[in-house]
Amino acid sequence: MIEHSRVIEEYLLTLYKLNRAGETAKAVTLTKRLNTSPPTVHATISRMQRDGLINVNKKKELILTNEGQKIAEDIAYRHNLSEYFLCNTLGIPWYEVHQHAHSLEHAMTPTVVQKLAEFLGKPEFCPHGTPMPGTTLPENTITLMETEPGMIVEVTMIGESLEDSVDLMKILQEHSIMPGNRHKVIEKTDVMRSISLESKEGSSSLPFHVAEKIFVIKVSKD
Amino acid sequence: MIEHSRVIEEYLLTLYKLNRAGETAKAVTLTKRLNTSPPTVHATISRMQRDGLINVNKKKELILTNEGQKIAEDIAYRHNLSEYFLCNTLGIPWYEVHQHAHSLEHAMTPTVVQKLAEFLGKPEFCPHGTPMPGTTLPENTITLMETEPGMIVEVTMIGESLEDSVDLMKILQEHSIMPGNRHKVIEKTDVMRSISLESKEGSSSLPFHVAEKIFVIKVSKD
DNA sequence: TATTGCTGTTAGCATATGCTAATCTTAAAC
DNA sequence: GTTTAAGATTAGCATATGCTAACAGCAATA
Repeated sequence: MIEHSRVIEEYLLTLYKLNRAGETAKAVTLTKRLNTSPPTVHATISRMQRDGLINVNKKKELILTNEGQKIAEDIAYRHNLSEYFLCNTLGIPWYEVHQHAHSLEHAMTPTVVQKLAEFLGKPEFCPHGTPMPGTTLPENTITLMETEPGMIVEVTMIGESLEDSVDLMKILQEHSIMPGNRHKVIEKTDVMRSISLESKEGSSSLPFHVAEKIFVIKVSKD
Repeated sequence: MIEHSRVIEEYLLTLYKLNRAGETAKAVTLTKRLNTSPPTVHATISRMQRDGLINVNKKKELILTNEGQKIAEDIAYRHNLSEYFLCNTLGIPWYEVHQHAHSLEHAMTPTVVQKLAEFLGKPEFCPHGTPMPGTTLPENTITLMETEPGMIVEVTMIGESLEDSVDLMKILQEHSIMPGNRHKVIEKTDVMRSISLESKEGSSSLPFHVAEKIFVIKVSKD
């Protein structure tokens, strides 16, 4: 597998994450996600096409080639593995491991990846619940937006797009909205555009745009 | 401390290592060490001067500024810490950790460095015996070239310039020429331009150009 | 002293990555 | 169907990093 620059790896990973989140990836999406100008994105995706990493269809959607997909999964794996290590072995706060993993993910040789995975016991989920490539969330996973008041749910995953905001992640941790923890859905108000939860740790209120990125499984109905 | 590119970090670390080895650093040295063309080195050291990382004296020697020195020590620390981790925690072979650390050293945030150092128990030497910045080798350290037949020596450090050759490092490991191990100096022949050693593990013969990069302390005389 | 050769420097070029400003396309809305 | 707005593209520019070829400077040596 040919070496790619940090920039290209960034683009590949972003496309991979958009795919996984079920969003269509277009140039403008990358422009926003990567905080770059349209011409820069244009030039870069041209090079990626040239290098057989993506294809662009008539609708201007960016599609990872098999090669691009393989590389992206590799990067995602290194990212998730790093997060797991930083959180569980080094004890770096849950809410900030994402940013540290962000640089490490581009600097791990295959040997390091393999040995680190063995050392960690081949984890299948990152600390925020994102499954490693090849693993999937439980079948019955839904988002908080799809829950009803009264339901008791267990968090399975914090959507990756939320990870970019350390402040938000910190609040989630403070309210123990973390994989494995249970919460009861109290109410869902369209007026406030938020969902309120209650757990042993207290109550919390999540705006819809966050709630739709929190994945849970229903544990019991009221 | 401003962020610097991987290339600049590479140059800084190389200059730092040359310094520590007591070699004068000139453009041509970097050309060889970094395998780049003279014009490229010229352009890069110009940028480094512009950015206050190095100074160039009348003899065209490259001198790290305080800023440059500080950054270089940082990188060296991250490198050595990585090697220690890869070797002692992940169990990656002693002779190849250098190459893996080479990419990690540029990707560790200050938090990761700090937490990793704590996790590892703040080691003061890398697996090849190189002291972390701020630490020094024992006062009575000499190179194998300075030993005499009959002396029993304990290896303290494998000179960093040897680390670049995985093949050579592997041979050193096979002959247990590693920090902490003892060897008896058998003979030093000018004809063969090599030194022969003997230890519990067997005997070995090292060419002068390698021997002068192996640091030891005298344990007893014959 | 003249020559040789190492070292440094300049010129000229290429690529990846970034930008702003301007323009073109296309799809949505009126 | 025409207008509008979003998105894509082009032109033009900058910087960092790389190269080869050519040349300049200086020190050692014949």
